[in-house]
Amino acid sequence: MRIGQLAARTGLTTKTIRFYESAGVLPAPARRPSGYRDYDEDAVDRLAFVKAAQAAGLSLAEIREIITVRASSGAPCQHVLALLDSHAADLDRRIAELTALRADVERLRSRAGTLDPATCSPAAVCQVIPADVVAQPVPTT
Amino acid sequence: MRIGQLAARTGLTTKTIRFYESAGVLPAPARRPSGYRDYDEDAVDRLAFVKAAQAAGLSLAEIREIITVRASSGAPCQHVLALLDSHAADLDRRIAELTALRADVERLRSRAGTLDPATCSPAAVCQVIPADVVAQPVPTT
DNA sequence: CTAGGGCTTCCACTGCGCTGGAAGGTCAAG
DNA sequence: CTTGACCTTCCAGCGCAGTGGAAGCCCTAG
Repeated sequence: MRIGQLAARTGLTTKTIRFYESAGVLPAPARRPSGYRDYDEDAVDRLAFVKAAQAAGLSLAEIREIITVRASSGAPCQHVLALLDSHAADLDRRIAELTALRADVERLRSRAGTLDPATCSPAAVCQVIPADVVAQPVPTT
Repeated sequence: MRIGQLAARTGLTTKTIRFYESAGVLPAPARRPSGYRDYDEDAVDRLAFVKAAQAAGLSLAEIREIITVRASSGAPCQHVLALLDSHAADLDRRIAELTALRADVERLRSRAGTLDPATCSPAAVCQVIPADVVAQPVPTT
């Protein structure tokens, strides 16, 4: 099938599918004489795997690595399990960070009612946010 | 004081301080005849505010907006409170998403032990990650 | 024959908060 | 006078997962 139909069947855009090919998570398909990409059914399965792995929080780089392991040394189960463990640990850390941040924000919120706007110095901008907020900046990852 | 000393006193780099100026969260300071930036004590307070606001999860754009409100219409308390509320709601959403994702990963992990590697098809890459993973991809924001 | 929809490539851009480096000016100590 | 630390500007790039657009080819229907 051509890329448009693959896109329709997977819910991705043609742009994204070409991007996945360049990112190494989808093998380059056969080409028709016209130069059009010509996909087989495996491509649908592969894209389903990519979506599922993304939903499990894996990056395209990690997904590519899994695929490489699979291609070179058979079942990547151990590798995948290690990745999942590492991601679970990441998630625990991030959840803890965000929860702490949530508590700090709540603390600021509830403290705000006790403040007198007149005591707010210009250089400090706003005393609702004091200089001793506890939580560290949240890493985006 | 010059930018290097301000950096030393705030724990930021000179690069970051110049970047903050260009981002509109730190006013352009006076200049010496040499062209060197010459900061006063207020700059220390301002940078402390920026750090605290960042620690509270605010973006530089939001911090700049708070500063603008402060400069134009006095105390930005209401604005800041609204921002904090909105961020608290964001945090609740993100924590819920990550918690759901964490549960999904755990589910995959524990299910993995029951699988037979021999039933793993090449196109699907790895059956540890099946196509019906529930959670949606986590938005980075 | 022409219009259109689909396909190709390539390059640039998004958001965010910096960080690195190049090329050059300034200033105090030795 | 020279060295070296410090400062200036500007331009580029990171990571991530795409998205947008331009220029041009392929194919089919009317």
